[in-house]
Amino acid sequence: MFEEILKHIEELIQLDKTETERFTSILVRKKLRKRQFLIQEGDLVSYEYFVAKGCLKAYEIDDNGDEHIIQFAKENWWISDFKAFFEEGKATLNIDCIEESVVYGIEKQELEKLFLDIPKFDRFFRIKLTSAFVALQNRILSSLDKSSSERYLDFLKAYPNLEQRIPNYMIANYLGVKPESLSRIRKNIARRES
Amino acid sequence: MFEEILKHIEELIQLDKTETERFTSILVRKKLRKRQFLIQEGDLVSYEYFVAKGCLKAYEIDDNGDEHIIQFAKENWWISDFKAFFEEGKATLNIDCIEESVVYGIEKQELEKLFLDIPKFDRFFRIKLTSAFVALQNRILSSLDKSSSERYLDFLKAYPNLEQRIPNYMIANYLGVKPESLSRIRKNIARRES
DNA sequence: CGTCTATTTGAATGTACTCAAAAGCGGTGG
DNA sequence: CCACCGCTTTTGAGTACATTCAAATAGACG
Repeated sequence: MFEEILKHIEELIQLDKTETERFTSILVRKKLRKRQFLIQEGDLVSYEYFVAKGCLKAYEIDDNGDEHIIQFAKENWWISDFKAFFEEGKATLNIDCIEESVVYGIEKQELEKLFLDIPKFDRFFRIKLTSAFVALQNRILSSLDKSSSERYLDFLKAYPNLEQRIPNYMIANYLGVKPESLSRIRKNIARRES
Repeated sequence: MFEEILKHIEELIQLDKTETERFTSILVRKKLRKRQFLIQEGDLVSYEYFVAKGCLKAYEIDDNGDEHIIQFAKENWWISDFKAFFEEGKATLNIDCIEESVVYGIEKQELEKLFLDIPKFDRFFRIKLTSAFVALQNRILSSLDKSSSERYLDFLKAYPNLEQRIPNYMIANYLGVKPESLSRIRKNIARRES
């Protein structure tokens, strides 16, 4: 049942049996079908989610009604509208499923209690948050100094094998280019490789 | 001596006299002149810094030798090469002073001890890290859906009054455009306003 | 098989870029 | 105090790359 998430946690901290049980007791398992919303703009966000199976995307809808994908999440990634989650406010992001997925939700109040009871989790999430922060910094840097075809190649490295599970127009959106442009970028890369 | 940083801390958590003294005892005050490095690529990074006075920039140097500014920090901002700081590794970023500045450094081991002694600080830095994470997400989103002139206006809002203290070519660099382009952007905005 | 969606291709347009040069500004030394 | 120097910003002209719009092709799914 909880193998995936426990394995993920135990890469950073060690848990004994009691702690494991305490932790899994607050997890809420959720099965989602393709295109189903996990979070929709305006929702109160009281959960953050670990992806055990499947693939989701988080995106914003701008004033023109256009979507902008800020994050993909596949197995072993965490996802939520973190701004809303941490500030206990309403979502400005939408999160929905690219594939049928299974996630474990952790409720904010339960998480706070967990931090008090088992401070190791504080450490766990601080490390996770830190590496997420650093990853975002790198993403900004790569948008400053790289061409779109380099950024596409970076994406392939950062999300290995994910390109087979996600339609190109979503990848284009994530990279901030138009599907037509990504198509030409891919054509160029293929030509160079042959 | 420590008014600025204490005021900053006490916006989020309350400290009694003992805690205040415990905290200030680990701070290392540093005066820096204009253009002086706080962190240089390759340095071991064992401090993070609070800016009490002045203004600094953090930047990466790419393979072509070009600089890319990832962050400015003025009074009440925190700055470091956070990747290197948290992983106790070597800096990939450079940080230097745009103006003569005063910063308070906190050493990593001392900070870890502080977390154990006064868990409120854990909370403080978790909140700070979270809002920094959210700010980076917003910055990525704005690079996805906004024109460079909108991003320039966003910058003016995000760093109020800072544009008077930073040369335009650095702002251009931060925004990921050329100084010539920023000049034209500013001309357009001025024309629209008149 | 037909329909709907995704991807590719083409042609014209636009925005930011490069390179080059001129103008503006600030500080220093004569 | 002014002239000069170095650095920053602006302007101009030509170029490169992604975009828009439109249409054709390819794939996925009932």
